Amino acid sequence: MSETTAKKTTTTGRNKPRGSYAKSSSKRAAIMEAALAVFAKDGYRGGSLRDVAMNVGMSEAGLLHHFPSKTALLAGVLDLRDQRSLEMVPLDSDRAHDTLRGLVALARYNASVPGVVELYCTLSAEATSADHPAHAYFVERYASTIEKITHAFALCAKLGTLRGGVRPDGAARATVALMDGLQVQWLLDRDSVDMAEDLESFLREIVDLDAA
Amino acid sequence: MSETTAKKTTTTGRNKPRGSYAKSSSKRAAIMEAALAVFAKDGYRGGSLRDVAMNVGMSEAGLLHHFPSKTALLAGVLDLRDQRSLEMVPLDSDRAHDTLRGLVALARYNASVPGVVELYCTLSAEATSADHPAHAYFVERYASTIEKITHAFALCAKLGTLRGGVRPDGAARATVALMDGLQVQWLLDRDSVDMAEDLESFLREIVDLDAA
DNA sequence: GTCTATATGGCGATAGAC
DNA sequence: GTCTATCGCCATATAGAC
Repeated sequence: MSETTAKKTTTTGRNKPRGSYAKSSSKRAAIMEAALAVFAKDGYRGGSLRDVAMNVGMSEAGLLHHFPSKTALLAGVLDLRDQRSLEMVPLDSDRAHDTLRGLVALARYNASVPGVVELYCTLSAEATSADHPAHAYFVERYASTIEKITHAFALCAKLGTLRGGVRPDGAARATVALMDGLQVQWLLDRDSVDMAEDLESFLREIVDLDAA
Repeated sequence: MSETTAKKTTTTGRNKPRGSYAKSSSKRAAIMEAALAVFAKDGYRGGSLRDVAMNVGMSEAGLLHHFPSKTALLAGVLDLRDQRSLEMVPLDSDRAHDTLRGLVALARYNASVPGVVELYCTLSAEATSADHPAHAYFVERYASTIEKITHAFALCAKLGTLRGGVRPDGAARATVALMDGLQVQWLLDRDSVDMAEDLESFLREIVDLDAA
């Protein structure tokens, strides 16, 4: 999925000796930003390269110089979004309560970037089709996310902060499902839904969030 | 499930004389069935009338004789699905526990009709865009569904079967969100998710399902 | 690196014969 | 009621000039 072969091109991108990738990285970023907005609004299948190109002030052919195909552009956008959200939630932390609180923080942050929420909402739905370009990406992503949150709940159980009778894996699936479902409701009517609040209420029903 | 029995349908108000309409109703049903499958797989924007026509064994022009536009076809499909699911869940019952148990039954039933689940999942996501033909439909549908489930939880509170500290409206939003989110996970990996079981576990955490 | 021009094909919808 | 034929538009992608 990733096209960044070099390890340290993300921030500076100046020290890349060969290849013209570093020089164009700012354009690439601008394109991905525009693509995110377009795919968020119309979905991947519904969104057009024409729209993306217009939003970033280029021709379609110019755009396709940076990303050889629409699918490659989608991969870039998903990578971009992953980089950012992984910075927000310490999914691999061994401090389980930090992980869960991170999810609430993510929900709160998401309410400030509706475009990203729309992108994931629309894309995860249309990618349920087995022949969608991002199908494998989402299958893998959900499996790994749920696995990590299951681990967090299991740690809570060890600490004695998980409510009795609650199974870690079921709780993890429910947590992710709740976040996803609340996003749809929030997108449809932003005034009557507070994603972070509803998520926190749910978590507090099954775990002592303030402990540890 | 012929439509000749209905005198006045809400969205498609056809007042045609009985003769020709009754004869074509079976074709209409076949078209909607095929459209449901196509829209479920590729979404409304991604799915094509060409595909629908081919699936039902007609030309595009022949199809457009029954539904004058793609949007009209979408409305027909949504009507069809609503008719069926309203028969499953007694949303307006004053026996709150029947309503909640009905939701679990619906989740169980949904696992047997993946096409319908895909349709709603994909469609509700892409309809979050304000200019989508089904946007108003989904806004209204979510509001009314959540209102009714809120009512059910409020009844539980009166009966004393709702867990202390749980707010009916938050519980209703969470219930609907959970059902939606579980559908995405189930579509992505059907073997590792049991929608009905996870929903029931959630409900049992906040309400005494077996009472009354 | 970006452009114009174009190839190639799918889309929704219409017109009119039968 | 269903068809063939066609229109006009938009899509992704390529070729080659600058």
